[in-house]
Amino acid sequence: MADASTRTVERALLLLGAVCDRGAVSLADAARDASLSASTALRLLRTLESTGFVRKDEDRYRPGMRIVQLGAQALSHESLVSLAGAALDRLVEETGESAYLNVPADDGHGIYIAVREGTHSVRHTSWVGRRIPLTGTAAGKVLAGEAPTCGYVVVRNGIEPDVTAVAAPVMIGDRIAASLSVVVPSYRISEPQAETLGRMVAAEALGILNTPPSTTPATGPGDTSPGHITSMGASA
Amino acid sequence: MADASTRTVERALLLLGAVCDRGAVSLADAARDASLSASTALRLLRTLESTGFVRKDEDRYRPGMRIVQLGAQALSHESLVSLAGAALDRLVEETGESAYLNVPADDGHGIYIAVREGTHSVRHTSWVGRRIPLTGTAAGKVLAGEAPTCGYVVVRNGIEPDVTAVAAPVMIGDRIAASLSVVVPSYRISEPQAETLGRMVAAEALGILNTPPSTTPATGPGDTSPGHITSMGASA
DNA sequence: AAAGAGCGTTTCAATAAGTGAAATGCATTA
DNA sequence: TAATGCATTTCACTTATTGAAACGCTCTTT
Repeated sequence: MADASTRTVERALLLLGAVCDRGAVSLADAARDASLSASTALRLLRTLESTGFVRKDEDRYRPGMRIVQLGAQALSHESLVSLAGAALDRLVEETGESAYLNVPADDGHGIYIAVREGTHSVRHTSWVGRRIPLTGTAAGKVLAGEAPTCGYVVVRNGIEPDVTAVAAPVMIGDRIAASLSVVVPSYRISEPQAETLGRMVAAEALGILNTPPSTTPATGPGDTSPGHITSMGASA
Repeated sequence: MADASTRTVERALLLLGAVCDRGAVSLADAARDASLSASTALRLLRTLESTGFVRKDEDRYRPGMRIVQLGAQALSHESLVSLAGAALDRLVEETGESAYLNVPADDGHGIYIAVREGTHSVRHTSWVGRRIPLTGTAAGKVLAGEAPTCGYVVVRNGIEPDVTAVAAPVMIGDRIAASLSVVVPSYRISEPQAETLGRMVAAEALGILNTPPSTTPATGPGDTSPGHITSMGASA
């Protein structure tokens, strides 16, 4: 059982991914992306089109309604947590600090839905289910849509004294789905370092919903995702 | 060109739909849903699994991360408008009143992103892009997460005098994506009628992200979706 | 305990079904 | 005008999909 995979289906799903990644793509581009002949790509895209997974819009293929529907059904806090897991792990590994994922709650607050404790003996600690206000916290500001164009928020010694929180939004379409953040004891991080960390968190937040979990499924486990974030020297 | 469709891919997508619709499904159930033999369903589901579109969780197949990612990328106001189009049309057709779709804006307000004018000569009117406050309006209350368990909100003579607004949330996973509403001149609708309308709007709002656009693609145009909403007698 | 039912899984021969090169017509560009 | 690139169609080749059958397994029933 070397591979129990159906090539045709794999190719069709590859095309579907190409269409969604690019947003709008011509047949030729899609075929190139998936390394398929034009005729094969055409046939498969037509299948995807007839099932509503893509739609054709003036010689360009775009994501269809079906993919939105299925994605919407599958989207949940649980799936967000799963998707963010790798990013959280990477943040902890590269900074040694605690990393968190927050979503808006019903009552104008935010709640922690995923936690990764840092590795430093002195570290920030929180727990899943904890509520945070939308003002005075980095994650809260992000959830409130107050993230500036740089893509991240830094709050030094806000509601929680002595800690610096760095948060970035996880966007889903044009809506804020969650806030990814790293919280550091303030004495351990300078302002420039906080900016570097901000860029790192923002990049990870972006990647959560944009980078496929594994581009090449054949490549077994143990492969880190490409495009590694430059490690920040988190020294005292 | 009777059908330029790839059967294998169609079947795989059918299975994907079955998994997402049911949330968690056994191989045998998925095979039954898609009218496939167990061995074929197994092979296709494994392909979907290896590409991340479904995941296997203790003998049950569940939606995978890939579908969430692609759906998230494809989700936009534009796609919401497309998806809600049929529901809006149906509401207008069955009630004669104006129907709207609202989403939260950045500034704690809501905005109209889709409009269908009613057919009565005396009707409520609004326009795409118009802002509404989150308090004092039915759509606003829905967007603020204040919809009661019955699934809809009725506001009689709120911010806008002389009109009755009925709104229901369009849920995406566990989050409110939009508000679907019908606005009626108050003199034309009694309170019991408003409740009936509320159930109708709630049902349509639910269906926006849960009913496939067309279950059988082969069935040409001109077919109304099954499960018709009982028409309400919107007489004076 | 034994028999039965249902499930997930594997195997395998039959052939249905997908494949890609080549050709076509149509734009756009040089 | 010639050339390039694209979307599309056709078609012979054969690859890759298919489903029945068989197996081991776990429950449930008798």
